[in-house]
Amino acid sequence: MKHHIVQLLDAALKNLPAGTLPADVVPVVELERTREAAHGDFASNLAMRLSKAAKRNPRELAQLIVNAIPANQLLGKVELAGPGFINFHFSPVAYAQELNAILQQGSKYGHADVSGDKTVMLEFVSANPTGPLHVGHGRQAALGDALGALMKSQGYDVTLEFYYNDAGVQIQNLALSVQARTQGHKPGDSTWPEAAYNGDYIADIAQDFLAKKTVRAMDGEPVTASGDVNDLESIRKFAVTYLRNEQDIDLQNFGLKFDNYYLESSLYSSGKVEETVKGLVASGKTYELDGALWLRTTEYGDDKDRVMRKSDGTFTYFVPDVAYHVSKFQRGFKRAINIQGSDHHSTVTRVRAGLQALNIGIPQGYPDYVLHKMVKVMRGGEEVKISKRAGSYVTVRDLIEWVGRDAVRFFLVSRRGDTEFVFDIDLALSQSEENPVYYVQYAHARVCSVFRQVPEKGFAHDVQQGAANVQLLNTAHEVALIKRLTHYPEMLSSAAQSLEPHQIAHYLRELAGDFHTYYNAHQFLVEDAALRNARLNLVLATKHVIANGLSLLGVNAPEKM
RNA sequence: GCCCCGGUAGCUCAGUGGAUAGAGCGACCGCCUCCUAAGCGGUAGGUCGCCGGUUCAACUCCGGCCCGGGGCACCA
Repeated sequence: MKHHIVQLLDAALKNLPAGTLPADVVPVVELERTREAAHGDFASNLAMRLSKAAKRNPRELAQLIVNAIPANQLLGKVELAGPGFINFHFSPVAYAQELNAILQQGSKYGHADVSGDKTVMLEFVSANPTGPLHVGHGRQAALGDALGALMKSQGYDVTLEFYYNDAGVQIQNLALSVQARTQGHKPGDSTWPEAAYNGDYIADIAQDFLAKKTVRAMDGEPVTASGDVNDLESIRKFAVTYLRNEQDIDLQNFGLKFDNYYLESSLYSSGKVEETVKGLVASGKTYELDGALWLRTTEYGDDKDRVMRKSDGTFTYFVPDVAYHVSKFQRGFKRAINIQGSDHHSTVTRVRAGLQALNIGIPQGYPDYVLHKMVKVMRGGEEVKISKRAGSYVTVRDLIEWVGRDAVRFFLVSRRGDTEFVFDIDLALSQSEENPVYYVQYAHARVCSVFRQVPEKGFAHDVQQGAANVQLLNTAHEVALIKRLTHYPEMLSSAAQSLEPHQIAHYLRELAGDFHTYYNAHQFLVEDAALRNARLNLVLATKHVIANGLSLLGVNAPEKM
């Protein structure tokens, strides 16, 4: 609909009296949604932008433009207002068309098909298999899953990937921690290794290891513990598999399914790390110093060069990370988006520098990063810092147990990623009757309830799709609701483009508000069949859009509450 | 010291150049004989961190400063 008006404005500019605008002026039409109903549906600032070039005052120019706009059945009033805005009001025909589009397209309404390369790799969570998923991972899970669904709705071909850092020092620490537990040492003992993980889960793993249990992760072979406390390799494999399985369980409870799991260790075993190092050396962007191999990352905006291979012969973390991103590119993903905590911010420059230094056609700025801030969990007015389960942080499992999956997902996705997030357990839980998740879900359930009562009240139980007479939907409440519904496609498009799924949550809150207001102000199941049909069409469209939006967020749309 | 991100109502946050800055929570006052009160209506609450600049127009863009968070390893 927006596109339509832009076309009309373009046409109007061509229709202006000769000489109104200097020939060298190339006007860019800007159109935006209005905040106030009195200002119509869309407003353009065109006249104010062009007034200087046209040497006319903005209102005068606006009037000339208004006069030149071709007649169109989708347009109602077009008027100039304020300092020179041109306000566009849609006609009832336009509203009827859009309402019918919602009813006909159902769960496809608002979906689009972007042009260009549609392949996107979305990587998120990517937790080390050294402990349970914590609340920060939960934020990534909620943001990532919603962003993936959102981008899919706009026509992208999205692959969700989880990268396991299963090689390196932290895994060694995990193995040593479990070993120490199998030998009877406990956190706090003088014999307890300083770098060890302290959570209770380490004791659980140790116990199962000694019991020679078998575990398996979703995508892997079963691993049976040897039970030998001196067999560090068996302990390592068992512990990693055990924790990957725990994470799988958490993700499943979160309702999140990845398309692929990529293991850091495979980058070594497949030779990709060596290959990447060779490529970087061949590029001439490396040098040896103090027994280490360095990459000239300063040539790509870093403030100092970085070590690739330490003097002990092992690689630093970012080398396999570069190799990993090469693999993303080589697997055909022309676009990659990584969702990570802002504490990983320093790796951004390094990874991009490595990819550029390789000079193999990877675009600058690859990959995209969505960095999110930390989550603080509050309960009873105090920060919850300690989880018995994890040792030092609140886990995803804790959160879901406390407030339920829908609330966790909705809350965590409802804020922009780059704000620090305060998760108020009391708000999500004890005041659940008044929190936004239920508010939105309730709107959906209410519509369902209305439709259940159509036959109970003795009315014909059909809504004649496409037969909505929007002329009858003329109260302020109805107009506001229709307008909100027609915003949905633009909102999705904007949210996908800016990688901001929180826009969906905010939109749904507002849509639900419009609906609840309408519900309280007017009866839908009225005797007048035409009016009843019109209203039922409207609330059915509302139900579709709420269900659509919630499904993108991975939140249920209940028929009853 | 350097880099990134925040600072908007008592609290949690929307608002990436437009018209009178919004929502939820909290506070206060009303509304169930009525399609679900998990709801609705209303009141109160603001120096959009501070100072300059750009612009017809700045919470929004630019510069400087203040406060908060994160990062500045031959850790991952």
